[in-house]
Formats: sequence, structure tokens, C-alpha cells
Amino acid sequence: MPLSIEDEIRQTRPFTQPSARALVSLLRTASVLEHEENELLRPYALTGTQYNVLRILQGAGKRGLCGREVGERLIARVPDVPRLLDRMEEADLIGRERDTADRRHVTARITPKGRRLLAETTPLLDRLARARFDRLAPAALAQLVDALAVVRAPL
Amino acid sequence: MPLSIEDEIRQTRPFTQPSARALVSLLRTASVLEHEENELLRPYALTGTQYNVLRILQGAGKRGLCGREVGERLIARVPDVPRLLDRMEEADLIGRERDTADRRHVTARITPKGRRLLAETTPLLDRLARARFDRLAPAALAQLVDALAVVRAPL
DNA sequence: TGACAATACACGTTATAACATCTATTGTCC
DNA sequence: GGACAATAGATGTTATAACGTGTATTGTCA
Repeated sequence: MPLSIEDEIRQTRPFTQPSARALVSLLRTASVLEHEENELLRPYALTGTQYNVLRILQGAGKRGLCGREVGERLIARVPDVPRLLDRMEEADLIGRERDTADRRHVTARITPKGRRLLAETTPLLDRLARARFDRLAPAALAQLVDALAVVRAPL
Repeated sequence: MPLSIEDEIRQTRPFTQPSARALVSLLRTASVLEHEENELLRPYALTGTQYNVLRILQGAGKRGLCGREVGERLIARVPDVPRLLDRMEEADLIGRERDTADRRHVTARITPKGRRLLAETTPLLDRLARARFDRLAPAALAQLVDALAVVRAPL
């Protein structure tokens, strides 16, 4: 049986409000998974955010995406996309070139090295996701995803 | 109707695995809530982590807690508790004194100023939590909390 | 078409996170 | 009781996040 969130964070007094309890449960769970994801990616010198950029650019194909578009598609908002891409270009995971039509845009594309890293790490992350979420029955998993979408919806 | 996670991060191709979809949904939702929490606390010059420390020390009462114990109770692991507490002591939110019995320990306690800030901000966070989670029926909310506990349980 | 606004990005700065290492203190075990 | 391990923090360093501001380019509209 899994530990209650109160036990897990060694809280002496239980939550008064169910919603406060749910908020802490959610943040705690995400923290655990985020930590595991980063540990998994560490040997590849990738952060979770960088992995996501690779997925986004892989999905975009040859046309690539400009920095603003990459930022919009990220799971967590990062307030400094240019420097995130700087680091990835430095590591030869992506390439960038200024758009000739609109010279404000800088188009980013995944490199072969980035594609290789992505192909290498994706199965590991899939396995992690399965190890965590396949503990739930398919119906319960679907309910979880639905509930998260409701919670996340704009105010 | 809430947006699907695919729409929200503008993913062109749907997830192949339900568990991968659930992982992204969870991380995305947590990121949204974390961001809102931090925005809410910003006028009070508090981060979410610092707010949590205040709650933890409030719960501990006059006896206080040493840094290690605070770290264990935090929602997200932080790898540098001493300096986190440094900053909070600097802001007069907590006080610290070295334990006479075991001089390795430094006991931290919440100050009156910290207590005031906590009393001021807690209703705001409760309201945020309710605005998000009371969209779910009580039964669905309970199921969400249970599902999160299952996902979070040690491997 | 010329002024102004909007967009996309670059960059400087500060704060914090993350990591490794070091010191002081206490517990353990022969 | 002395050597060693374990614990709790402190500290130095680097990397990244976060924030504000600056600059080049393009769109808009009188």
C-alpha cells in the first residue's frame, strides 16, 4: 500500500482541505518523477528540458521551428529560450540559422547527433513511464489523465 | 471542455503509449500550478519552497527542527538546505541556534514575522487550490489523490 | 512613406539550484 | 579510550534559472 502524502512528508497534522491535500500530492508526485527523469538522462548529459526540445524539433522535421515556437511547446515555461538553445547548439544537438525571409527568426533544427541521443534515451523514459503508470488499471489511468486536464484548464 | 495535452503543447503526433501521455500530463499540470503558486507568493517575496519551510516549522512548534529534518519534509528535495535557511534567516522569517546537546545540529524555528507571512498567504493558496481542484467531484478528487499515491510509491 | 508598435531574439545581471568537498561533532566497536 | 565511521552542516564552484532591458527587423496605419 502506498504511503499517504501526510506520511511521506512527515506532516503531523492532516490537511484540513481536500484540495490543499491534492495540490501537495500533485506537486510531490511531479517532483519525484522529474527527479527520476533527470537522473535517467544525466549519463547522456541531457536535462529533461533539453530532452523535450529534442522531441519537439524531431516532430517539426526538416522545416524546424523558431525559438518562440519551441518555447510554446515546452512542458514547463522557460524564460530564456535563446540560451537554452545556445547550450544545445554548443553540444551539437541542434543547429540554428537565421531565416532569410524574416530575419528576426532563427530556425532551430535537430542534428543527427541529437537524433541519435533521442533514439537512445526515449526507450528508457518510456520504460520509466510504464513502471510508474502501468501500476494503474487502464481505466484508472484514463481517469487520471482526464482529471489532470480538468485541473490544468485555464481559470 | 479542457484541452488535451497534445493540443496544449502543440504536439503534432499523438502519444503512442498511454503512460507517456500520463507522464507529460502530470508534469505539465504541476508546472502550471507551481507557476501560479510562485506568482501568488511573489508579492510577499516568498518562493514556494520557502512557504513550505514556514509551514513545516509552524507545524514543529517551539521545539523547532534541524536542517536535515526540514529537508526530509519538503515537497521537492533541495540539495542545499543550509543556504535556503540562510536566506530565510536573513529575511527574519526563521531563527537558528546551535543545539547545546548535540552541537552538530542547528535548530530552526519560525519567527513571529514568518508566522505573520504564513497567516497572510495561506488563505490565498487555499483559494488557489480550491479554484483548481474543486472542479472535480469529491469522489473524483479522492481518486486523483489515490492514483497519485500509487504512481509516487517507491519502485 | 514615415512614425510607431509589435515581434523575435540577444545579452547583462542577479539569484538560486546543483554538485562536490570539507570540517566539526558524535556514535560505535574493538 | 582510541580509531574509525557516520552524521550535520558549512562552503567553494559551476551551471542554470529568472528577470529586466536592449536591438534588429517587420508590420501597421495615419
